[in-house]
Parts: sequence; structure tokens; C-alpha cells
Amino acid sequence: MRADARRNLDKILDAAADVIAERGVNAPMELIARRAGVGVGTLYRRFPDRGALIAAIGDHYVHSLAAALDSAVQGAPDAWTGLYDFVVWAGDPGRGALATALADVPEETFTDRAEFAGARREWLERLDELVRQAQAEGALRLDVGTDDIVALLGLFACHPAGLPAHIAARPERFLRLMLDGMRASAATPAD
Amino acid sequence: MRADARRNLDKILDAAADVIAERGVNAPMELIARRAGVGVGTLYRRFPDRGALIAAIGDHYVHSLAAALDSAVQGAPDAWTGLYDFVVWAGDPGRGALATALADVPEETFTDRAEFAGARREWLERLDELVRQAQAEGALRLDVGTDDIVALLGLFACHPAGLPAHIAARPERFLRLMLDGMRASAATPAD
Amino acid sequence: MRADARRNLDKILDAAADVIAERGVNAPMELIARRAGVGVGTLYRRFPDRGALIAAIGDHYVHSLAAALDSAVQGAPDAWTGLYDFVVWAGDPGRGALATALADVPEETFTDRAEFAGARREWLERLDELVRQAQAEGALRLDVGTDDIVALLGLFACHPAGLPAHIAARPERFLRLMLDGMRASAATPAD
Amino acid sequence: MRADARRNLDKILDAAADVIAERGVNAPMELIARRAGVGVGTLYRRFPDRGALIAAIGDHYVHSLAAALDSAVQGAPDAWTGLYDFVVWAGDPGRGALATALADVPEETFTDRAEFAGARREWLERLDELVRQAQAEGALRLDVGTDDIVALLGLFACHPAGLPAHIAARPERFLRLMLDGMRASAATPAD
DNA sequence: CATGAATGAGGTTTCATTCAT
DNA sequence: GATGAATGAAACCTCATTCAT
Repeated sequence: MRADARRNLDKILDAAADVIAERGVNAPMELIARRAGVGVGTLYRRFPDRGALIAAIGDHYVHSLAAALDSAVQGAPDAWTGLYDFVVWAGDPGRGALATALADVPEETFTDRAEFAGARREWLERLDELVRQAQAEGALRLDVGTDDIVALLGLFACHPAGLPAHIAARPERFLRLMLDGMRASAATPAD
Repeated sequence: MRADARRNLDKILDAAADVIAERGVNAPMELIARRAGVGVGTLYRRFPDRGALIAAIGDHYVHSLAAALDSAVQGAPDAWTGLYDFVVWAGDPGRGALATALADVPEETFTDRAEFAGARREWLERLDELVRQAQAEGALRLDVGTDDIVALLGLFACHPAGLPAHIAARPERFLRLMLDGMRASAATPAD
Repeated sequence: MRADARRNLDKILDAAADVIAERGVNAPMELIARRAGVGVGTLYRRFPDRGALIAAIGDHYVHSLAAALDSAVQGAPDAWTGLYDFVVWAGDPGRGALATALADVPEETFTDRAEFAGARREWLERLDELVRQAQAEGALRLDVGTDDIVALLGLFACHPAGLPAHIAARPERFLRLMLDGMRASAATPAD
Repeated sequence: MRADARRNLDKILDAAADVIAERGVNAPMELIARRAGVGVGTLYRRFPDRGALIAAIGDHYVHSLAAALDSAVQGAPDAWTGLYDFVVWAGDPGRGALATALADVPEETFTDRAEFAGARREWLERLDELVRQAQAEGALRLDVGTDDIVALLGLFACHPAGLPAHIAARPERFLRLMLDGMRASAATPAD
């Protein structure tokens, strides 16, 4: 029965992520339940309200970012390349819809959940480390911080109306443009 | 009652822009009406449905962009500076909320209105001209197009959750970073 | 100015009859006004409320019935034929929509207006006379009354969904069928 | 909760038939819900829109007509009498209000529902058979068809303002008058 | 436990009617 | 007088959430 329950929970999370990507954070709970193949009652038993459900999805999302960061780092010859690869992965339009929907959610929805906040902090620390390495390599501007990378990702992944066609077609091209501005060689005096 | 009506219409547009910036495109019509100090009926008399109201606001928004572009061009010593000034103006966080809300709206809402489409095209043409001049000056990468500028603005202005604090505090810093990536001197081979 | 006013009033009545035939007794007042080419204000000046407008239309309708009755009587060789011709005229599907709409209106709307009640009574008296003549001629059953003719007309003209196609195509055929049942020769003992 | 739901559904259908008979097809959904003792939500859960509700009522109505036809046929000595009895049953003023309201509904509301269309066709076939028998008996005119019977019923049952008092008091008298016109013995040359 | 029925608040839109110009 | 702008009540429908089965 434990396995069943777990399976149900996964079905709900998957369905919720899909539906929320399609219809936004305010998608009907009933639609999510139906998509997951359960009754609304079951949904509400697992997640006492919409906030809890959203937080669970956000949690899952952050964990996937962390995993992608690790994997990018391991597969890359140097920190800058790892950073670039990660940014491109995270910027994939396929992931954008969910990110956009989540971005719409009030901060507290997430930060009130200790476990989520922890996962997030941990991920940021690893990214920070990568940023420092890229700077040590002389590849990344010294006046650029982890915050800026996060901001770039946030902007790129979370465009409410979806990315313009020419960007969505070749997202890495645009991201390279933006990252080029962060290269040490591009440095321009900040006013 | 011509004057009264005109005054009311202005009040409605102002209120709608505010409310939509605060609560998104789906903000209650009644709230907009109340904020404008009129009854819902009046709102609906002027704008037969939500789409019409949104389109009117969008129209106003595009016109303000066009005006800002002109003014940036006239006040700048060269095309690159004009472009930079315009991007910074348009990226001002104070304008972002409305832009975000508008970005949420299906394309047709605007393109179905001929007058709006015209204003938009005209604005894009002027921006395009500026882009070419900046390239002729040798300041802007040749592999960057007007589309990319528009995309950058779109990303920057339209972040659903609002910009991160450190960006909002100094938006021009981040925009310069991004624009630096578009400078001729930053060119990196596009893969 | 008197002529103008009269013309306006006629335009309103015509427009109202049309609109009410199309959309029923609850058609928007504004639609009626626009169709008549006047403002709602003007409409309300002439007819303080919807009831007054409806009554005026009903009045007009009754007068047209009376005129048709006269004309049928004068053009027919005998009372039975006159009755038949009148019934066919009044049953013309083209007139049905308005009649249906009017039939929907509470009785008081009309009977409260003395002038209307008078016109109606007068018309009924003339019809009654015709009925008696047809009976005297031996053509009409003696157990049939003016009421029955009126009822037949009411049923026929006022079908909410419009007449079935095969009836509307040849209304006089069906009316003859019904009138045949009222012929003296068709008499069947009323149970 | 199966039993409860079923009970509620019945209450809704009963209430809807009553309310619609009283106030027409456009009666407020909320009124229907309240009359049934349920919330609007429940009403909409069962019938996604007004059309669905109306169709359900219409369906019930047609089935009751079919049952009445069978029962009239079985209780009558000959086809003509069966036809007469059925027409009188169906013309009962007590049933008229609902019929009137339903007649107001656009054809598609019903014909789009396969099951309803089937019930209707079946009923018409049985009526057609009865008509032919009555003609074979020499009682019914040969130039009268099933359509005409249906039309007579439609006219009689569906008078928007309700039947005139003298008809409502003795509906079978008037119907006999009309049916007399359809008797073989009443035949008059159709023009 | 899971289910899905029921509730009702909330948002949208329409129109009758009044009244300032 | 004529106009049409403004108002607000009323109807529609959708969903979040609770709870009986």
C-alpha cells in the first residue's frame, strides 16, 4: 500500500506540473485531479491546499536544477563551459512554461517550507562555487555575481507569453549573446 | 456631456493600467471600474469586453515606447548610445508590471486591431533604423537584429514575479551587461 | 414640428414592432431606439415604460385587424367566405411573430388602457356580427361562437417557435381544415 | 452517495419543469436550483448548461407523449377514437405551459442529442401508424397527414399566453371541432 | 482511504431606466 | 426636446473547498 500511495503521489505531481504549465498556477484543482486519475478528495488529502501543491512542484523543480548543475559541471572541461551548458539546459523553452507559472507564485509559498528553502540554498551554493571558478579561470567578469546568472535564467525561462519564435527556435544563440556580455573580455566600465 | 465622458474615459484608462499592473490581465472589471470611480456599466459601454480594454492600454503603451525611442535618439550623440538609453528607459522597473501583464495577453488581442498593429509596426521600423545605424557605427554586432533588442526588452520588462531586488535596484547595470554581449567587440562565434 | 414629432413616433412604433417580432417582448430598449434612429431618451419620453410601448403596438395591431375584417367582408360574396378570407389574412405567418410576442404580454398591459380596450371591443363586435350572418346563411355551425374564431386565430398566429414548415408554406390549407370542422355540415354531437 | 445524487437529480428535473412552465425557458437557473433545494453548482454539475437541462426535460416530455399514445391506442375501440383520445390528452391545458416553453427552444437544442431524436422519431412512427389506420377505417380524411395532427397539437398545447378561458374550461370541445374538420365526412376540396 | 457530490462566493456581462448636457 | 452617458441590479457560469458515503 505504501508503493501505491507513492505512485499516486507521483501521478499527482506529474499531472499538476503539466496542467500548471498549460494553464497557469490557478488551473482548476479538479482538472489536475482528473489528469492524475484521482478524485479531488485524494488531491486535497495529499496537499491541504493549492499552496502546498505548488510548493511541492517547486521543490521538485529546484531539485532538477541542482541535478542539472551537477551534471553540467561534470561533463565540461572548464568552469565557464559548465556554466554555459547549465544555463542553456535551464533555459530550454520546454521547461519555461512551468517556470513561468511558478514565478507567478508569491515568494512565501516557497520560503515558508523549510525543506524547500534548504534545497534552494544548497543549489545556490553550488552555483556560486562554479561562478568563482569561472572567474578564477579568467573567463567570467569579476563584477558579475551568482545573482546575475540566476537573474538571467529567471528572465529567460519565465517569459509570461512564451519566448518569441526566433528565440525559442535557437535559445542557446540568445543565451550566448547574453553570456558574452558577462565574459571578462567584454568588460565595459560599469557606470 | 462630451467633456465628462472624455474625462471618464481617461480615468478608466488610468485606473485600468494601474489595476492591471497590480493584479494582472484578469483583474476584476468591477475593481477597475471602482478604481476609476465609475460603475461597471460605464466601463462596458466604453469597452465592450475585456479584450477591448486591454487593447486600448496596449495601444497607449506602444505609443509611449515610440515616444521614448524618439526622445532617446534625439538626446544621444550616437546610435549605440541612443539604443542604450532607450533600452534602459524601457527596462525601468516602474514600467515592468504593466508590460508583464500585457505580455500575458494572446497576440490576437492586439493584432486584430488595425490601428494598434500600425503603431507597433511603425515603432519597430524606427527601432530597426537605429539598429542599422549602430551597426554602421561599428558598435553593434552584425549578427544581432532588431528582434534581439525587442526580445531583451521583453524578457527584462516582463518578469512575472517582478525583478530580483538587486536588479531592480540598478537595472541599467544588468542591461549594460546584456548589451555588452551585443557589442561588436564582444563577438564570439555563434555556433 | 408637429409633423416631425409624429414622424418620430411612427418610426419608433415601426422599429419597435420589427424588433419585438424578431427578439420578443423583452428586446433591449436601446436596440429599438437605435433601429428607429433616435436616442433611448426620446423613446422613454414618448413611452414612459416598456408597457406603454407594447400597448401602443398592440393597439396598432388591433386596428389593423379591424381594417382587415372590414376589407374581407366587403370583398366577399357571403359571410362564410368573408370569415374565411379574414381568418386566412390574419393567419398569415408574416404577421405571426409580432402576434406571438404580444401574446406573451400580461393581459393588464392592454386592458388598463381604455382606448385600447375600446378598439378591441369594437372589432369583436364586428366579428360577432359576421359570425351570426354566417350562421344565418347556414354555413357555420350554430354551436360555434365568435370566441372560437378568435381562439383559432390566436392559436394559429401565436406559435412561439413559428409554424412548422409545411403549415407555413400553405397556411390557408391548414386553416381550411380547421374551418371545415366549424361548418354546419361537419357538425358532430358535442359530448 | 449514489442514492442521494439520484434523488437530487429527480428533484432538479421536477423543479426545472415547474419553473420553466411558469417562467419560460429563460427562467433563472438559480431559481430552478433553489426550487429543487440545491445550490446552483449542483445544477450545473448535472447539466453543464441550460441547453442540457432543457433537452433533458424535453426528452422526458416526449417519452410521456409516447406513453400516452400507447395507452390511448390500447383503450380505444378504433383508430379514430384512439387518435381523438390522444389528442385530447396531449392538449390538456395542464400540460400546455411546459410545452409552450419548450416550443420556444431552438430545434438544435434537441436534435443535437441523438437519444432525444431517436425517442422523437419512434413516437412519430407510432403516431403515423395510427393515422394510417384511421384513414383505412374511413374516418380520417386522406389528405390529412401525421404532420397535421402534430401541428394541431403544437398549436393547441403551445399558446404563449395560455388558452382563452372558454377553451381551457373545455378543451376537448374545441379539439373536437378541429378534428371534425379532419374527418373524411368533412372533406372540402383543398384549393 | 478514495471518491465525487454539493455548496456558494466571485467574476463576467447585459440592460432598464434616469438624468446631465 | 433630444441625446446618449451613467448606474446598478440581476443573470450567467466557474471553481475552491468541504464532507457524506
